Amino acid sequence: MSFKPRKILVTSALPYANGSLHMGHMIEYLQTDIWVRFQKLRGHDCIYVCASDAHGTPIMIKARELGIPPEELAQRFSEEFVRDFADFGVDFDNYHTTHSAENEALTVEIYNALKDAGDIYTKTIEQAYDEQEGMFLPDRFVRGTCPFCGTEDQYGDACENCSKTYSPADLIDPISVLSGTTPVKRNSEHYFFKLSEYEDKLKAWMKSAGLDKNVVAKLEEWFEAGLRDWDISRDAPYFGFRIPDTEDKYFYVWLDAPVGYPASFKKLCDRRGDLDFDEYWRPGHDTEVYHFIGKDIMYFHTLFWPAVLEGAGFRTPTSVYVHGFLTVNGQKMSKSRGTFIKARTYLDNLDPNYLRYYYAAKLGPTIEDIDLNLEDFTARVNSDLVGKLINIASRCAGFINKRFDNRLADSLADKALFADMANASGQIAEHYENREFSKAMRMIMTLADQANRYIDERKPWIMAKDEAQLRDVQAVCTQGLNLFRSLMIYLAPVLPEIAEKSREFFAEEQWQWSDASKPLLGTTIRKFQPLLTRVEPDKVASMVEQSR
RNA sequence: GGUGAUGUAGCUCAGUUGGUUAGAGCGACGGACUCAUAACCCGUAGGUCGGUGGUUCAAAUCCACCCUUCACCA
Repeated sequence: MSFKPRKILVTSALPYANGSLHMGHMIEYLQTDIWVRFQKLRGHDCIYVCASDAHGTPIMIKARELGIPPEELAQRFSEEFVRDFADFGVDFDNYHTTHSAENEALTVEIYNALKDAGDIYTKTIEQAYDEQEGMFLPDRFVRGTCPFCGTEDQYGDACENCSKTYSPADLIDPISVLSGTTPVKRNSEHYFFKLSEYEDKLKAWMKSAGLDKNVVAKLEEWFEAGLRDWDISRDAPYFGFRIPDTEDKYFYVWLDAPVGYPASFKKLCDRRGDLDFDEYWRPGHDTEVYHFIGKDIMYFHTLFWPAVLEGAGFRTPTSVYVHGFLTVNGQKMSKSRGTFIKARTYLDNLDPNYLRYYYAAKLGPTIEDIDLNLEDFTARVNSDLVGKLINIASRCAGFINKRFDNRLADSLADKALFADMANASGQIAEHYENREFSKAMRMIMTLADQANRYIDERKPWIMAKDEAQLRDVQAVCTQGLNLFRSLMIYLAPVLPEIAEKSREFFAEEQWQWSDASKPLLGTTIRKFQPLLTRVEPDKVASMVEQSR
């Protein structure tokens, strides 16, 4: 029975480089990072890539307002993202940008392949045009009165009041949000991708991808409505890649954004030299590719993207894992309530480990939203992590450190109890694999309860008063510390930093998943240092205050 | 508006194909302990499972309608 490592490539959605990361974004990066760390801990070849999404009208406009080139705006946010990710312990194998040579080359290659396959055609469409700014306006850049219910100042695509959808031309008294002038209608030639031709292939892919049932339901809904061809071009001025053989047409940002996945991987291949790009991105290999995304961008990842890959002769994703949104204290994040919390504001006040654990304790494989209840967050983290988990080490370490010269006993006091811990390995791993993090956390905490109960029953602090029972004290504390050690290995994907410190406490070189099933005996450990301090409610309050 | 989801103890959540007194963790309350970052251990209380009606011997679980919250409509 030889272990054959899986070759897995994982991505998180590319953050759009025109604003800071917030707590909602972090669900995705932490969920993905935990899953990737789990795969690595299990010994698989797992690669995690991401990039900044640098193109499109919003970035172009924002850069113009700031009086800087769009490249620079994207670059600034990219640097901010990299710092935020690093400080939250999100460990990419490569982080790139869509405004890169690799991405342009791949995007053009894909476009040409689609064109050669006859999947690209042009059509003239009518669009809102701002004469003063000299540019076509995306729907969101036109505002006016809703033609259905009469609500004023609505976006050009849908009414926030009656939620009907329409086009900017339908708005009453439309104005451009850029210049405040009335847009005119103007014709322009656009490039379309024949998505409609891919219905059968997409349905086949959907069946093979093992998607969440809610995702399948959504896809079937879209199939039922009928697939429309996709407009993949935008007119100049636009910040993006120019379409070959055109003067003033650019690829729509949503075409080159997902190409950022293989492009970032390509960059990693160039850097490392031991990876074969084609093995992961061309059909016919047993590698696995997973995209973690939020439910808002399902359309792009479960329809456009697989179809584009298929048409261009690339492999399709093994699966797409979709998560829900974040609510804070049961409601949508809100600036005025102080619950629109930026990643950096969190980091300025609180330890990232708290959030990693809290999200893990609530995440499952479905597209359901998860709630960050700040009081629950404080209570849960303090109780689970400090009160029960770390407490196991804290209450045993003193005896080993002071009474036994840091030496662990040569055998366990209760082999059966340790066997329970070891036997949980398979099920916990299965939960991680299936993204049932909340179930994994519950199992781990139940085991932590068992460990605390065991120590309570054996009462080493009483035995320690009797010289004749000192051996038992050492054995019981060795048992307790071993239970803690196994739990920390199980939690290493979620709490990598605390797992590191714990590993150093045990004076071990490295940990693998399977080490959780093998006790550490007869070795010398280090002096115990506090691994985590409690969440201070004051800090939570000041974080909220700073978010207002 | 259409479509899909969601609503279970104070809080956060589990509840497989309908089947005995609806579960967990946290919190609250009471007790015990003192090794531990006032942590840990034992115990108690707490729910007309969003509402109404229906199917059934039996419904949190199936059906209909309504209400809450949310997402998507390229």
